[in-house]
Amino acid sequence: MLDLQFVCDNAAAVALNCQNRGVDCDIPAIVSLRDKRGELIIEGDQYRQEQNDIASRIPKAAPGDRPALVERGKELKGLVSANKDALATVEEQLKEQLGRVPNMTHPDAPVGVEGEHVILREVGTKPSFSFTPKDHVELMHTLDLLDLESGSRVAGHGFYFLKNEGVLLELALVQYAVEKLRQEGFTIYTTPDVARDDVLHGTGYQPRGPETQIYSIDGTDLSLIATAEIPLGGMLKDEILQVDSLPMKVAGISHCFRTEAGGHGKATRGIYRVHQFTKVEIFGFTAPDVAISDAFHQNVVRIEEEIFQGLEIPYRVIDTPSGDLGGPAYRKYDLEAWMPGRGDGGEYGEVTSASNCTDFQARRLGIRCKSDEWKGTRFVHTLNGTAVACTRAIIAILENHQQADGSVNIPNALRKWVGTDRLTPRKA
RNA sequence: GGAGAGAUGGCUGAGUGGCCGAAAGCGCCGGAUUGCUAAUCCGGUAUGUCCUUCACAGGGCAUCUCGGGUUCGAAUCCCGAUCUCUCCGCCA
Repeated sequence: MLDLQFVCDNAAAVALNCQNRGVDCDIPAIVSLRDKRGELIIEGDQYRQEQNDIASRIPKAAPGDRPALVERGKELKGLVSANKDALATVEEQLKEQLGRVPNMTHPDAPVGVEGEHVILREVGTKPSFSFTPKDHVELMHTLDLLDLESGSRVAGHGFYFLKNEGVLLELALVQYAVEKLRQEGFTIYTTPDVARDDVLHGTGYQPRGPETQIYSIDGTDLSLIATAEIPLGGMLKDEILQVDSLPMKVAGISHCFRTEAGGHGKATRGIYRVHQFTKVEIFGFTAPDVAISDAFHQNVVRIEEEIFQGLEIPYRVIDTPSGDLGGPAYRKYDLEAWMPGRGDGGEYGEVTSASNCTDFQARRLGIRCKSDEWKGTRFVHTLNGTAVACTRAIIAILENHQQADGSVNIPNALRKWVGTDRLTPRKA
């Protein structure tokens, strides 16, 4: 959520930003609702002032004067109540409108619609095969790492069982990411896999809508988390931090649940797009200064890149265009890993994303900080990024490191946890 | 799952309808004093929001977990929610 005052003071810039991001917002309506809200607040305060005045005079008033005062008090009670209702209506409308306004955008982020991204760099060498590379579905079948049929039987399409070394690979990736993040000074957590709706909203997710990506639990205000970003951001909800304690670097291991409503297509083969996966997520709270959060953002991307370099997987880094940014993001970088079995002759597939949300999430979550340098409190900046999303990392590992005989070499970085340097076929 | 207790300012903790934005202590800030990294004394010390003001500042309103209700008036009474703690049960 943006600051109301900021939106009203910079209405033209905000409207332009909405346009660049392809989001339909009525900024003039927000300004007029803000004005209406101000009038109602003043009116209500005046009624309450009189109310307080009368209440304090009654005990001291001569008995004959009391009935008139009580009468006026009753009248005021009605006025205050009506004012409160009117204000609540306006605030609800305001919240609705303001809630749709996305974060402002980094001046260097590319302006454009989905797909008009900027490729910042390509790293690593794509493997060249003397044979036709298999895709991960085929590899996982012959290596006996995956059971999609059982997944469907138990939970429906989009669910799966990992099996044998498939399990070890997932655990190894988690270990690998956790080790890396601890070296980088992150405090690691396992998080709840569910969160309250207000935490979802605070982090910018929309539970219970018709097009929601979120599974919610009927009869409760809980939803399954789509990413550990949600509980990690929520863990400091309504807290006031000392600015010296920032940046706060945390990371979480969680399951992620996504309905993927309307997500059927060719990209859904195998475990590329699934309803549940395991992910290690990076999260940071920084001082409210764009230079500081920008630097942290670069650092998150650096860590993500080092993780994929360690897995010996070629990738490219994408600067996401304005039209493709989620509401809370000020800027977002994606890592796309090379997946030789994807599409026709290989394609890049998204494996991580790293977003700087500036104070957009913090404002709604009420996460503030204070300092001797300024009066009052300010909203911190929050950032999040994927360390490892297991299913997609597994795809990239298997497809890039496959051999002519159908075996797959395990990247050196994972061997100590997988317990072998090579996976060999079990099935035809 | 059952039974009980609780939630007050940076912290501890008083307060059972108007004199309470809230005692006291601690902490913190300023000052006084004292020849020993201490003690004592005096004063100050919440936040949000709106309005006035160039500004200094002043004023209104709100806030005793949150949301409703009763009342002319609620930290205080009633209802609901959330969270915390204790005991019992159950359980990986």
